[in-house]
Amino acid sequence: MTVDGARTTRAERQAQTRQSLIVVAREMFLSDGYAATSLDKVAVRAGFSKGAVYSNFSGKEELCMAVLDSIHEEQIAGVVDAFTRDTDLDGRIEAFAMWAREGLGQPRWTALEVEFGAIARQSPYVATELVKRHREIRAAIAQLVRQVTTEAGLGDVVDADQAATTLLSLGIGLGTLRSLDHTIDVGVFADTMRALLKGSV
Amino acid sequence: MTVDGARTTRAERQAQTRQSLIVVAREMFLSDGYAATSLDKVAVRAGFSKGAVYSNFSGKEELCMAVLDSIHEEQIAGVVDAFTRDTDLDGRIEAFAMWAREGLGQPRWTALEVEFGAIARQSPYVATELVKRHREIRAAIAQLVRQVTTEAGLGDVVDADQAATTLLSLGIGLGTLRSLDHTIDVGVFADTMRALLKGSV
DNA sequence: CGTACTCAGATACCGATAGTATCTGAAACG
DNA sequence: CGTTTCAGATACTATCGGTATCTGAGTACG
Repeated sequence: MTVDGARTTRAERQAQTRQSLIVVAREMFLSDGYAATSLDKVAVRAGFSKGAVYSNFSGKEELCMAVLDSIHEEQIAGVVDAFTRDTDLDGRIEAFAMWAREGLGQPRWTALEVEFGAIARQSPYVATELVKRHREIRAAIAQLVRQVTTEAGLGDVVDADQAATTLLSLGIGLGTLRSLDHTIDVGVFADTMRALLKGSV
Repeated sequence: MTVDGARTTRAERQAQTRQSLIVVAREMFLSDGYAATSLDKVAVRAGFSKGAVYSNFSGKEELCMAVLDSIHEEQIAGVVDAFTRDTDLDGRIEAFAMWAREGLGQPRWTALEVEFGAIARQSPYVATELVKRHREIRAAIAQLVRQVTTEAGLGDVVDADQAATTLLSLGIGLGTLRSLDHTIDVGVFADTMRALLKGSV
């Protein structure tokens, strides 16, 4: 066992290595895509050899999963922030729309998300882990929708879970299209959200 | 030059080879994904060698593009059929919803679409070709929306182009999620479409 | 302290696969 | 019937994910 009082240099340094790899991998996965990013390049650009990758992750899939986790963390924080900054419905929708505009404007992450999602067909590990995370994200969105609609006095006119599914799907779809075609109008996201939250569905 | 009167056996046989490769590649791309499908296996399963692939296509990307074209053809035909079977708005929406339910229920093609889309970042060829096709599809959807809304006397309450972008994005997003998580409720597609077509946006 | 052990990371290797270069034999053509 | 052409086969290369093995600095313990 490690002496708890002293600096656990060994473990510390490994954690740092792992973090460096995640940071570099995140940059490369986002800019080049999953398939086009080789573990060797990631390792070298982080100042290590491929052995370091396999010493910290079971393989490319787990590394990418860690990268996605770090992205999701920021992404969810951004959404929550957008919703809590204002307190009235229209202000919240506007803030969320702006967040969506930023996020979907440079939608590298949705592209990575869906490219990696394709791997789930071959890998049960990726499949289960990805489904787990998607459900968490959908639940978080549904919770926000529920909060916003009740606070705005809309009662349960809106099915929060359905709204969450719609918003997440629309975000992924728009991001995917947008990553290919920059002329795609991201404004439809806010419009659809407005239509969903203001009822009539 | 070939003698036009006689059977141009040479060209005929090549066209047949090309078609066989597309059919087999389509099956394999849809069931295993783009990356997990090797050109060698495609060629062998079609009764040829890899040389036949490179003799008929510039490479894996062009082969997949041909596969996507064959899919798009069927897909568009399905949508048009769903819209023209009925003539009143609700019937059309219902028919379209049913088509969406079938298409998105087994959404292998959306997964292939987005996985292949990720390659566009590395390949200008894929990028331009894919954007071209997406715009055609969006235009086709917009045209249908326009037709339906005017025939239903809704005038230009709905922006057909925006509606097309929303529907296509939602379809891609739902298909992507659904291919990972079978519990995703595809019904939201029809709901959103109804909300879009009946105005209030 | 100093010796034995552990393990993060390096090195060397393997199998698969996209792509290239070259070859071949049958069909097309004069 | 001899020549040319070209669809498809064969052989080879480069790259990459993954595995097996090694090594040396850091840790535990007498």
